Amino acid sequence: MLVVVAPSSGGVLVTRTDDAGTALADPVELTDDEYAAFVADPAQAGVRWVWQDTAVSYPPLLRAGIRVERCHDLRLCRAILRGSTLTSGSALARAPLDALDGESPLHGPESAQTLFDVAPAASEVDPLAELRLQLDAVAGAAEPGRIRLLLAAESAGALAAAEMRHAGLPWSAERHEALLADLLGPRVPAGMRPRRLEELAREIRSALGAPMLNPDSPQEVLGALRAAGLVVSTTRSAELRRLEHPAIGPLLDYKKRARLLGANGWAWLDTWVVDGRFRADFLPGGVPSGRWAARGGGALQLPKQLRSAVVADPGWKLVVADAAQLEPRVLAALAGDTDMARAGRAGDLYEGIVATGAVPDRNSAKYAMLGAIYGATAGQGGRLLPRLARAFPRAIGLVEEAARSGERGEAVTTRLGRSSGVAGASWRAAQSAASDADASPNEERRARAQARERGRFSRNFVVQGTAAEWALCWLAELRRRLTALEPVAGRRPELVYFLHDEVLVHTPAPLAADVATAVREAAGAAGRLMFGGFPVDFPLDVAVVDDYGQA
DNA sequence: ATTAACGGCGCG
DNA sequence: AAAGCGCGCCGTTAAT
Repeated sequence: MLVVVAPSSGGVLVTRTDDAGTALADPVELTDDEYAAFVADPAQAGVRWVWQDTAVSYPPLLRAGIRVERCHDLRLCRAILRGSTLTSGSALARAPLDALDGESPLHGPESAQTLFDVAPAASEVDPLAELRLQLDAVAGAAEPGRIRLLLAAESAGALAAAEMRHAGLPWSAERHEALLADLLGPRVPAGMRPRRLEELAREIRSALGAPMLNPDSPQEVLGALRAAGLVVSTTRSAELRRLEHPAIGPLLDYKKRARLLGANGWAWLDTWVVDGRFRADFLPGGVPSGRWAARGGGALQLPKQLRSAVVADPGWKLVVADAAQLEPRVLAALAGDTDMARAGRAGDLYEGIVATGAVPDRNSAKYAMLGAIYGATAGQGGRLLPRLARAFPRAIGLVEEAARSGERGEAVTTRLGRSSGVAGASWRAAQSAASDADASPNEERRARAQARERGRFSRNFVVQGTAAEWALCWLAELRRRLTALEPVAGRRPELVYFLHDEVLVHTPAPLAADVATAVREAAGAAGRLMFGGFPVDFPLDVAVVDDYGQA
């Protein structure tokens, strides 16, 4: 059962449809209050709510204490269907751009939103007509089950993203401040250098004989290092570490601490942590590969240094789970490479590869695998790639084939049907200009480099994108299982964080063991949804802890 | 004075 | 340690 929800002048217009999007009754206009009661009605269990944008429509329901099981996010699903090679013949793929294309309107603080705040211009969209276009596109696809699963998983992800923002990541400002005081010194006003940084700056200046040096300026630092007789091309820490000079130690120390101050210092704490919660916007489908993006506070780049500030409430626990070697396992399954899948059976996939005799040690296995997925040509990864290709021709053949497609300017497609898009006009123009008889060597070299770059992108896209699909299925399955757990004193476990192949659940302590079980079961279910009976394992590392730093 | 690009670094 | 992919955000610097 589908219920299509659309904003109207007086409230909300709801229309029941069958699974093909055919209306079963006339639309009904409800006031905001009637709508809330309608959605919350237990009789609606199992309904899939169809709306333009989960990020707009769901938060008001959450604030009213209402959760929904399933939805169909028209904006996210259109983006997938428009680009997918599996639905390229559909009417939807050819439809003109409108208000439903592009990013969701950015949402500000929760309090700034009214109950049925709808994006300007988005009201021009007829959601029922759009739903039918989308369902037609799915029905016309080869193996429609795959893309249907992708749309369901993407939409479930949108629900989870809104719920995560609503719950917030439990954050101890006290612990964070203690860490800052320890590493930087007492708090200082914005724009000033804390004591520890000031001391290090003095050391650097004196070691380089540059009394006015601003250590935050790469330009000035580079100049001062060169003036001191060092041969350097950048001020990247990795390059500085190879140098021998009294200024290098304090400079590296300064950069590390300055980074903490700039990215996650007192200003960050003041801006992003409110009432013991860090709330960011998570954007499902924010990356072309289907990975999530995030806005606000660098939510997907929380430094490990700071994770001990993520603390469960009293009487609660954090269940932290991450999928081990997700991308290589996904590649094995995607390619139907039973040998590689078998290498991951016993546990650590890289050790399993060593056991086949293909490479000498775990590090070699790891870097060769990552090299295959990223397209390394040099370094350890590049050197060992041929041995990996001999041992696992199907897996390596799949990424090589994706790279060749990308180099020809074609789109590549993930397991469930997300596509990378064909090359743009300027890329094509550069390629064809370079193949002209009178092309300059420079043009040819540049075009070849661009083609290889596109090859690496495409090679990575199929693996990263399929891994993102596995993670979405995992998240969706976990969300369902968490809802099914019996609450403790009316409180339920909450998904509070998701990081590509890792989830955090904040749970009443008595449910922690059940949550850990649910996380593992969800991983197994995700593997079966994505790859059917193909014998590939997706083992997790799961920890039940009081703070994220303990995981 | 404001905006855009760059260098750098955090995460997977 | 970096290499090869994907991101967001900071302070500085160049451009407008």
